[in-house]
Amino acid sequence: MNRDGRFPRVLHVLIHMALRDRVMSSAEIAQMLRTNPVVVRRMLAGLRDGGFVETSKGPGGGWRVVKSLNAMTLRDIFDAMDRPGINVGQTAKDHPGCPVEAAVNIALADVDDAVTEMMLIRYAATTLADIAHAAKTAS
Amino acid sequence: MNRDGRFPRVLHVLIHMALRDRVMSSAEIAQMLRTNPVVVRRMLAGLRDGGFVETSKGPGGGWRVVKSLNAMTLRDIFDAMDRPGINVGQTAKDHPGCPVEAAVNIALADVDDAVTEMMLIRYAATTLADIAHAAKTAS
DNA sequence: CAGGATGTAACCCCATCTGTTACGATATGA
DNA sequence: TCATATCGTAACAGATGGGGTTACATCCTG
Repeated sequence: MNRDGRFPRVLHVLIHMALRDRVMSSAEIAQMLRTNPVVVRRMLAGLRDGGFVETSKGPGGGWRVVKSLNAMTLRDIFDAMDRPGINVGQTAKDHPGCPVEAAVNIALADVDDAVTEMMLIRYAATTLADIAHAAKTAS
Repeated sequence: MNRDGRFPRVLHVLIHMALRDRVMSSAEIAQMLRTNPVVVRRMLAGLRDGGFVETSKGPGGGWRVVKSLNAMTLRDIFDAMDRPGINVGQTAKDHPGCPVEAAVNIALADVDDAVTEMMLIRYAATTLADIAHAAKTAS
């Protein structure tokens, strides 16, 4: 299904960038993701706005992670990316005013809210350092 | 966002059909959803295969609900529709073998699994009768 | 000032959902 | 028998969104 693959790709590349701890160009990062530099700039734009990475132009420029892996949770990144691919808010609007339609929408929204909250809590409980550690011990 | 509006629409129309308790043609149902009869047949095909509704051809034919609202949970309908719009399994496949990518995928899959399980439990705990009752008391 | 890098717009390709038309299959009833 | 109503389904167009590519302006380094 995989409607949106940005979130895992950003996490993956962000950990590598932090571990190397040096400026990396979009072209370098694009090679790691097997894609195009423009795709990288688009994916990371939100992280720059959120203060997780910084960019510099000109020769020797590129992207650098400015927070430690301990200081970045999945929730932080998720929010900085405008919650990619989140799948809530399916509501019917065929008959505004129909009480049955409204009750369906409320019932589904209740579940969506609970599920989204749980997801965010679990995202907030996981740092990129946790994932980096899991990767190191697994290899 | 609203990637898939089928689930609420099917629930909405299913409750109305059960309350009327008579055969309704695709054209009639389409009017309720402000759409096309073919869209209705597509949306309800899974429910027929799942045994929640039956169809009959020819004049006077159409769709009829064959289970009581008490006997249909959101989970039943969700499964019969092949889980429309479910948003799990976002995994990166840029570097198979990269332990960081694998750790990211595992961490996200853990959350997805927990969240999906919670959603299904809550769907299973809600019957269409619950929603119909909520609609009646609200109006 | 030349070259390398980001920022971003403008496309294309692809998948999915929605809506529409068309047509075959089938059941009803005169 | 046969016209008609209805489902079942294929085929296609439109809208939306992610992903990829090209092009170009902007900016910084040396």
